[in-house]
Amino acid sequence: MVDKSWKIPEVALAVDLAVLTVRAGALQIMLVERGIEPYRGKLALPGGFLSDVDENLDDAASRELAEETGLELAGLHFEQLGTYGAANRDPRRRVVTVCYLAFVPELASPTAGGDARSAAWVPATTALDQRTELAFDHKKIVEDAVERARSKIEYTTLAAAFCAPEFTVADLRQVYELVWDEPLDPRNFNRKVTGTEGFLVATGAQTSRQSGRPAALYRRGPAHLLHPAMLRPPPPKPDTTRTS
Amino acid sequence: MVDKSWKIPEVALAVDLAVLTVRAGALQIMLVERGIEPYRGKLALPGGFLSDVDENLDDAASRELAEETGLELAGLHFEQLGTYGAANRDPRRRVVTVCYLAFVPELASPTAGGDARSAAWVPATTALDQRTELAFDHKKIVEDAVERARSKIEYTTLAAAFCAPEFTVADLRQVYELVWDEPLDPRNFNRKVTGTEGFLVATGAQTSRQSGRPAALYRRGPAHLLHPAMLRPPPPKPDTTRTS
DNA sequence: CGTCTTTACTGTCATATTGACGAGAACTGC
DNA sequence: GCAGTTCTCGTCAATATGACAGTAAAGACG
Repeated sequence: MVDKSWKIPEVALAVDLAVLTVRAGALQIMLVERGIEPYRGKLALPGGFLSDVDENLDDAASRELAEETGLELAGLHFEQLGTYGAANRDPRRRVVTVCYLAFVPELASPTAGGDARSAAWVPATTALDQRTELAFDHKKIVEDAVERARSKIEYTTLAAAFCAPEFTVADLRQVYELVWDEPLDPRNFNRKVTGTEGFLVATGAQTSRQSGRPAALYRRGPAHLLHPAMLRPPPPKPDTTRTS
Repeated sequence: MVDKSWKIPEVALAVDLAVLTVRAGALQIMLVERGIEPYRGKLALPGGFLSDVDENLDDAASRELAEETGLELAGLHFEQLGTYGAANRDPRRRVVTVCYLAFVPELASPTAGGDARSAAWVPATTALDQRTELAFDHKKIVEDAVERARSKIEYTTLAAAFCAPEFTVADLRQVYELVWDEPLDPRNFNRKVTGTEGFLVATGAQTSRQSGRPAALYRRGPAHLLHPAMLRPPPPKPDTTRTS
């Protein structure tokens, strides 16, 4: 099975980050413009190789994101999205990348650094557009990230991770509407989220707006799972559905 | 940022498999007894290093499983479970492992081979028992695999992947009961699965049993997602739930 | 053959959740 | 005050669920 001359093959290990936010009325993803070859000048997910052979994957993810975009992951939600390791995904050599998915609220703008020439929020629709070219297999990764976000907010309270620490029900509803790209009924949405124990904690405060009745402000509650789930409006045809 | 003497660090990349089945009235997982150091003689998930630096991850997973247990993944459901890469998880050196999760029906028994001294189905409860020692961080991986299976059959039709090509509603119900370790009402279960379009396709045939009315036989239908989900009976206390 | 036992299946009813709206409440600007 | 806006509560029918009664179809047994 294993001949005597065989040695454990080694591969270059990278981490990439799909950092999503909701801002300016759209689901957006953090992309950088690559400052080095290959794919120099192309848009790509922030990420890079382990700094040394003993760096933990999570640490590498935080470090790369901070280096290339200035964003800090501390305290924010992030999770593994998947590992992409097709043999030919990097023209230079074999590279396997562990990709992380993060949901962040609309915060400070990014600052480019590291191997990135620039870093910016890009609407997900733009990133996924046929005409947009992304480095490596990053378009596929972005697709997976968006799909994961869409399904994750169905059965978890993570949509609130896109909101500022204090937010209104309308803010939260807008997150759902923009991530799913589906309009939701404000009244039914209100009933659902306020009726789900542990989703929202009322602060007592109210927003002051330029017009319209002030809205109550909420903070994220302790619940992480939504039970029963928030149902995404079914697509026109109840076709045969697909699994991850 | 990157000094001139820096080189891309390389790590040993492994794939492991968490292969689950339902047999003998229990959820079981395929484990091998390690034939080589480290952890020689201990139980572990089947898996191993890439055979060469250009092997695809999925191919490596199929190959390792076939080598160590004789099972063929072709045509069966398998998906990435996650990547485990804590710096100290292997005492020898840095090893990052991409773990796959597979659901297989009760089929041929395994045959040991490769670096495995023996291969066998082990009840999940045994594998997770405090007194059972598994190699590396494999106990954590098994926990994740079982939890993933439990939640996956809630909103997908994957429970049917544990059944033979033709099965009865009672067979399918038993899968749910054993994976969740919760009794389900046969009548309500029947209504749910037969009422979900695309889950089951009646073959017209019937089982012949030693006693009791014969049951209708079904095949897996085209649907992959369950909508609405099959709800797991809530645990005693509707506590604050957790996200992945 | 009948009845008994066993397992499969159909049906009913109260309750909970959802989708679709009506309508009132609370602000700003004029 | 009045119009415009937006938030929030309420109603009602449709659907899904949990609990449980009762019928159907086989083999076993006398």
